[in-house]
Amino acid sequence: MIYNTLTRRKEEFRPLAGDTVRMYVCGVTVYDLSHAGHARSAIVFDVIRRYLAYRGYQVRFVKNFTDVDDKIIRRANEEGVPPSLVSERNIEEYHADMAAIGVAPADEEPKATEHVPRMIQLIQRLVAKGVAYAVDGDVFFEIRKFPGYGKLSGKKLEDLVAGARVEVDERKRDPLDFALWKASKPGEPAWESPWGPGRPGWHVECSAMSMQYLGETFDIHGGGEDLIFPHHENEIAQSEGATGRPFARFWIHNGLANLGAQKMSKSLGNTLTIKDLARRHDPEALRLYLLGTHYRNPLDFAEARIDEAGRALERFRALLEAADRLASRGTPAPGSDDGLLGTVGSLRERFQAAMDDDFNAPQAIAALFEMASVLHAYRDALERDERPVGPFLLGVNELLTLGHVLGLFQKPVEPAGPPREVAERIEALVRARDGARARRDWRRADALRSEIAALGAITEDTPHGTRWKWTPR
RNA sequence: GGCGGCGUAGCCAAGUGGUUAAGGCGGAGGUCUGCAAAACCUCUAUUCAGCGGUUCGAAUCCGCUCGCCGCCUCCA
Repeated sequence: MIYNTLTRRKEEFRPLAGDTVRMYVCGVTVYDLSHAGHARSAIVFDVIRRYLAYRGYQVRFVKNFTDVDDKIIRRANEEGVPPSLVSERNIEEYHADMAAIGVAPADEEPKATEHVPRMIQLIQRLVAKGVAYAVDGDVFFEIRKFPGYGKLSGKKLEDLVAGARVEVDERKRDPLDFALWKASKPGEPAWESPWGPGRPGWHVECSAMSMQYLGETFDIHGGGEDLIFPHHENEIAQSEGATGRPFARFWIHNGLANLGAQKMSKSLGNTLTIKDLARRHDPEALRLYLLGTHYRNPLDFAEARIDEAGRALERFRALLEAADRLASRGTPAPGSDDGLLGTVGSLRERFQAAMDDDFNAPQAIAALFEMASVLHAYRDALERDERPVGPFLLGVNELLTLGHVLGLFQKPVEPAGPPREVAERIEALVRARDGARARRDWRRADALRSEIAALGAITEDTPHGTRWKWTPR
């Protein structure tokens, strides 16, 4: 079941063609660095894509870059560089940001500037059908000619006109008509067209590129809920106006991350860029935090919550590390698992049921936490040699698999360690402390523990020896 | 003004007509430990902004009130 903005209901999801899911998500306009809200959207659709793949679908995923628009041009003028430099730089930054937060690249990441001929074709089709008109080198879409206008956003034309605060271009036949093609002013990027030199309007790029890569009708179109109107509404009008066929079947919109609680920064906009977040926090903690709120709900972004999520992550990581260590100690061996795998199996079903119900990641994560609990309990018994190791390894593997579906546990379990010399010193101190402990010289042992702590590590004594963890301040 | 959403424990956050209201963080107690750490166990909302109503039964449906937010303009 997926909530479809178009129908305002959860609907059973079936792809149009067999096992292939074709999905398009509106990417970013690359005039600046991406921020927390972009991260949320990217992670939400990354998880949707991963889950569909986990469910056995072949997902064809397209995410665009808007690399020509007013803001890019303005930024370029401010910096005194060509617009392409601004957009290329920010596309690189975007790729780096996505890699940093574990978002996999889309199968196709088309740029608007590389698809202008397609857009011109689409506009020509609309003009030929009589639903678009050219004035002085601009081309507008005539919304009154598209009966379904407003069906996605639930807006009535009369209300829109009444409340319109847009400055009205009197060349438009209706104030709501929107630009498909803009005649370019001197110094702006321009492409030749039947209407003279110009550049595409914002909305038309997504229609042209989505249909080029996915066909005239495809399964899922996504984006932030701020895009519902007018962007997505206009995409529907253009696409269906041209093809006469349904455009996207399911519309998925993520709730916005507002920084309301976070007072807007001193000078310019708030500085919660992905770059800053990735530098200050564990990216997986960020992901766990963001997925802890259902994707359609608004999220009040708070950095302290990311650190909380980081503490919760430790419980998973301890398990993965334990499995790594224990893997060498035995293979799946017969013996009672005390119901472990049965419990793990039913938790996996809960995970799936949650994700099947409109990608309820918070509930899916709850199942994962419970899975971690039973695995840890089993591990406790195992460390006392009361249980075979096989079931534990299988259970952790299940946890790992489901975590991957949410894009968690992507990094190697090896956490960043201290520099070699420090590690060697710590090792030496740990050995010395073990010696002291063997002599039951507690005072000496505690003194050594303090020294180890001063170097930035915490000791953990177990039945199988002392371990230490690097916990840099 | 129009359209839409939200208000659940100290904090974050699921649940949207019917067994004990998920889960996380924090907190309290316990087990383990030389002491710790980590982990595990138990506890931490007789109650879901407030007031009415519908119903055998409501956090979940309806109405009103209070508070907060989004979109209607570029925006993930």
